[in-house]
Amino acid sequence: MMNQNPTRREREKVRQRQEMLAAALALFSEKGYLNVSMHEIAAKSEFAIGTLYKFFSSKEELYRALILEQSDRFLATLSKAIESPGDEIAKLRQYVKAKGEEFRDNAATIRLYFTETRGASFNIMAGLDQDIRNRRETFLHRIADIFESGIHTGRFQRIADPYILAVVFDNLCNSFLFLWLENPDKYSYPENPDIILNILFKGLIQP
Amino acid sequence: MMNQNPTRREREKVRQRQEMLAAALALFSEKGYLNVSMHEIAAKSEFAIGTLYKFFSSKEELYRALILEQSDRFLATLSKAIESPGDEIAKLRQYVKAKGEEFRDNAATIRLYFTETRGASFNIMAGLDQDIRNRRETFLHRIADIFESGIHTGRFQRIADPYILAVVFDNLCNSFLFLWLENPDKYSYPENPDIILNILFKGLIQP
Amino acid sequence: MMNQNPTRREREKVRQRQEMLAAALALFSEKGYLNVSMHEIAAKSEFAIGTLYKFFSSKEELYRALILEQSDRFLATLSKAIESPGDEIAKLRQYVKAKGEEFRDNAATIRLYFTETRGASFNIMAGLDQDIRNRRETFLHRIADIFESGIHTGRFQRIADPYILAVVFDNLCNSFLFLWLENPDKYSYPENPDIILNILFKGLIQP
Amino acid sequence: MMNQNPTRREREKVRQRQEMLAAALALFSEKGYLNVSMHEIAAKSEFAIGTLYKFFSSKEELYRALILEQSDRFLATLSKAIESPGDEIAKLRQYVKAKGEEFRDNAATIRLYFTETRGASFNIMAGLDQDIRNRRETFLHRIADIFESGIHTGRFQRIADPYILAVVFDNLCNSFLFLWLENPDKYSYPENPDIILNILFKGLIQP
DNA sequence: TATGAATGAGCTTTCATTCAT
DNA sequence: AATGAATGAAAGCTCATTCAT
Repeated sequence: MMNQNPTRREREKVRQRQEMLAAALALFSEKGYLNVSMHEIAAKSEFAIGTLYKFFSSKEELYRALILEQSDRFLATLSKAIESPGDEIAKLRQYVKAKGEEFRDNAATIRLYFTETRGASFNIMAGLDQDIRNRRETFLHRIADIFESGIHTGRFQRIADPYILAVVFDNLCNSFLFLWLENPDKYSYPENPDIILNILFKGLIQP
Repeated sequence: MMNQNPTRREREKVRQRQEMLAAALALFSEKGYLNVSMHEIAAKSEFAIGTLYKFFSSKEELYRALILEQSDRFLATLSKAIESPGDEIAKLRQYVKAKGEEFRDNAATIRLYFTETRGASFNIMAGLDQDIRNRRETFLHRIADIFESGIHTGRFQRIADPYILAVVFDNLCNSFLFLWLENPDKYSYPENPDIILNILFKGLIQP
Repeated sequence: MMNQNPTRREREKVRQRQEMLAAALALFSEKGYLNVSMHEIAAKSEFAIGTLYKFFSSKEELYRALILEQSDRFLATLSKAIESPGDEIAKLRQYVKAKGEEFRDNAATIRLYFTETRGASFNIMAGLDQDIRNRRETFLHRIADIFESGIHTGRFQRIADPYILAVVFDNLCNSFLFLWLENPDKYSYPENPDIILNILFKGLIQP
Repeated sequence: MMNQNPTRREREKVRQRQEMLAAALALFSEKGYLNVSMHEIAAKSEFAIGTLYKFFSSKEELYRALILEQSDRFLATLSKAIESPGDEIAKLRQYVKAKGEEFRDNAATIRLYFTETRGASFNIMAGLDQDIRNRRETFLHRIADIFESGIHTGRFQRIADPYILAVVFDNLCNSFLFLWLENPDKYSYPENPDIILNILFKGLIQP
């Protein structure tokens, strides 16, 4: 009874914070960082502007928090996928599937995330892009490890450096996912990971 | 005499316009659309602000003109590459090479271009992204034709739909080019197109 | 029992009020009225902001109460000094001494007080300056009475109207005290009242 | 003709600047620095807010410029007075007269000036008060030189250190001037400098 | 025709004050 | 009775755009 009271407050705070971030996410992904005003975010999340500033001391901090939290969530989900049991191919298949689901379920977030990883918003905010690129690179090395291991076990050929394979593989996924994002009716990617894996696994030229 | 005068005027106008666009390009790619003011562009190009507005009726129009012209130039260069003589593989090799040279020589432009194609600054400007994506799609179909032709002549296997192969191939190039842009010392892409082609041509898994 | 409880409450209230005023005094004299927030005062005095508003219905009222109480205390101290036994010269000497001690012991308060009497923050708050000037004027008349009396008893010459003498005398003290406040190492005013009195007593020009 | 055009522009600029400063002076002296908004100053001087910012890059800079220019003008006027021909007494008389005229003609400016010299606005603006105090001190030393000289020539007695005499003398003037400022009907100071000089010259106590 | 001084809408942020708990 | 979360008016400042010269 006595320690549930603070907990309720806490939970309430977390909920409010999430509502603010959700409103910010919707607006930023729709209009871009500099075209969104703090007043808009306050209005959309139905808080007073002062309340918004109680949670985030500046617009920049709000954006940073949003990007970092989403990117962590995104990478955590993908990490879990490549830790799934099975051989290297199974892991890659799981990864493709998980990434597809992320794109399908969090398109706005994903757009924002790519804004930051693709030098796109360059220089909007000192350091943020580096932070996120570093996280991405760390993550890419984990995929590289899968290729490394696959090469060791003889499952894969060493057609390129494992890190490069990881980058290529990841961007291969992105190619399909953007195709699908832009034309969801025509491309049904997220349902069939093997379309992607095949391209990587089979050579275009008969050996 | 009477119709050479307007011609000289015309040429002068074109030159001025290009100086303005060049200044804008430098500033936009350095600082991003919203962090650049019309006054800065006027100052950098050494025209009065009023003169700038004589050429471009708004900041948005200036940006649109810049992006569209650069993207046209970029795609024209790549188009020329795939029209080079030779078989399908030679065309692809030329394409990889030309794209690499573009990245090397026009990094700023390229960044700006990808800002627009990668949904990065998405919706900074209504319609612009669609315009550019349409052009890109038209262009991708020309690459798809190469794969189609390669499949017909038996040089390539039909491991996927030709348009998808085109998208994958193009993004594969981008992967390498961004690797190189971010880390020019470590990755020496533009010099050796075959590294990229090999990945597409050889399968990761021994058949 | 029943009327001691409210009394204790009363005393508690007075103590709280004084803590609030003390915190406010420290902050106002350090940073100026408009650079101090009610939250700061609440935090420094360790009360909730709501509690602060229970005691003072607005920031303005809090400031007014502070200034008025401090000015009353200040003038009460000086009044006591000029009521000390002795002739007019002794009274003036006591006054100089008491004022010096006030400056030494309550520099922050004094600064704030002079902010109000010296038109300094003029009109930050309608009416407050008049209130305080009135009190000061009343007090100056009490000093004027000393000069009046001194002239009557033949101790002083009527070199000017007694009220004017009072004003001059008081400002003379202030001159020294500010010299000392700004440069405590060089000027040791509060210790020797006669330096000041001499200037008033001896003419600059040999008669 | 060709070099009058820029001159007219220049003159126009100076006039605008002065109108802005005049509006700011009126508002600052009426309401205090922090109670005046840049919009108010713009409105009162009948310029757009952007135009105001073209002349003064921040509110602080505007205030600083105002105070510094006024204080320079004020001290320059007083300097000229003490450079007038005549013996030390004549110089002091000129000083008293000049200061009285300044108070009469520029009461608002004077109030603002004293805000800064009397620690009143303390800490509103880092450095500004020091700047002005330094100028005042430099100036006081020039008055001290007059007393020094008067003592040397035997006109004055050494009843105190010349710098202290200067401070006392200056504050003596201020006493009268503030009396007059607050009660112009009763006190007719600026017309008769000798009332002030007499107090300093004649001792209160018959020698 | 080219200029750049002038404009003012709109941005981020602060803080006195209220009121449900 | 005491609390402090929530409010929103209002501040300083920027910059796309206009228009008299």
